[in-house]
Amino acid sequence: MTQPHERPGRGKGKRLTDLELEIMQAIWSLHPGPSTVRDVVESLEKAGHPLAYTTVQTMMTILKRKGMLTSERGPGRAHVYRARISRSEATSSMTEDFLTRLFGGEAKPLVAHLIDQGSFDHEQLVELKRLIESHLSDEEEER
Amino acid sequence: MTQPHERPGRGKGKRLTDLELEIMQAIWSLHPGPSTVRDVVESLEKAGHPLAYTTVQTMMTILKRKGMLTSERGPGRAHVYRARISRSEATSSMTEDFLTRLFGGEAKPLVAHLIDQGSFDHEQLVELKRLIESHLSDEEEER
DNA sequence: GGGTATCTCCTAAAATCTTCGTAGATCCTC
DNA sequence: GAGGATCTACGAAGATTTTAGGAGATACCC
Repeated sequence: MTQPHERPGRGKGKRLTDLELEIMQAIWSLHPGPSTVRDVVESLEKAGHPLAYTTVQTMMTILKRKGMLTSERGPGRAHVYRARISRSEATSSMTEDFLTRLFGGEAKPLVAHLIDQGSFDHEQLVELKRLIESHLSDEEEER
Repeated sequence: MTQPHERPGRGKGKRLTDLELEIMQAIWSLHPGPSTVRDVVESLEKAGHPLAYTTVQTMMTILKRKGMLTSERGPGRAHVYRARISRSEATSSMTEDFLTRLFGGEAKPLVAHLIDQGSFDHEQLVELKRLIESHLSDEEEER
């Protein structure tokens, strides 16, 4: 009895593969508006990761199938694609997935780990502290 | 001309797949000392993810090939395996990989994102702030 | 010591990921 | 409107991931 293969924690379109993510990032950066396959090909080329046109197209088809992109006919020949999920939504989703995998879903142990590992220099620690303080005082105001 | 296929950013044993990570986590938790395949099978079963003995064995062989585990003959029949990389080393490595993929390799934008997204409640923010302050004063002392 | 349980080794297979080529449609240019 | 360039659709191939079965070796129990 082999299950139809759905990895646990893989739900709802979380987790983009490396290439999927690179392509989404190209699209998110190709502000504003829709991107063609050609746009993405050129963007990836500039980013130092050249790929065949058809490779990119295949990936964008897959991303569309996965609900990450929509496509319509463009003015000319080529289809134009739009991200259906914002960069920040995707980031949240992938961050949550990462937290689940490594830190029991909790954000604090991650930050504690980062601080412990010296991922922040002095200045960054100070900035971070300021960031937190400003959020705390925002909370204050909302009451 | 197809390259031998090595994903960029995939270098030096970074990144464990889901199952590899689950098995490593079982081994790290199976403190102290070495673990047999059987140990891991049972641990996974208790963790609600039962797998055939041979499946686990295959994965452990792969993990050994990848340099994550070592094995020796145990006292009885079964080989015993040891993690060659500590949980915290692996966590660092995977965190770094994650940061590279999503946040340009910088830890601060990640934390900023988490704070923005409301991943911390009030109390956690306060604790975090305290954590940072305590690290800042540690720095102080070291001068 | 013979039987049974267990373990290792090898093999396999389905799903996914990354890569791209070919075939055929379509648009733009002269 | 013919020719070339470009685009989409389809499919395939190699690598990886996840899953497990079978063959044969080996240890343990009585």
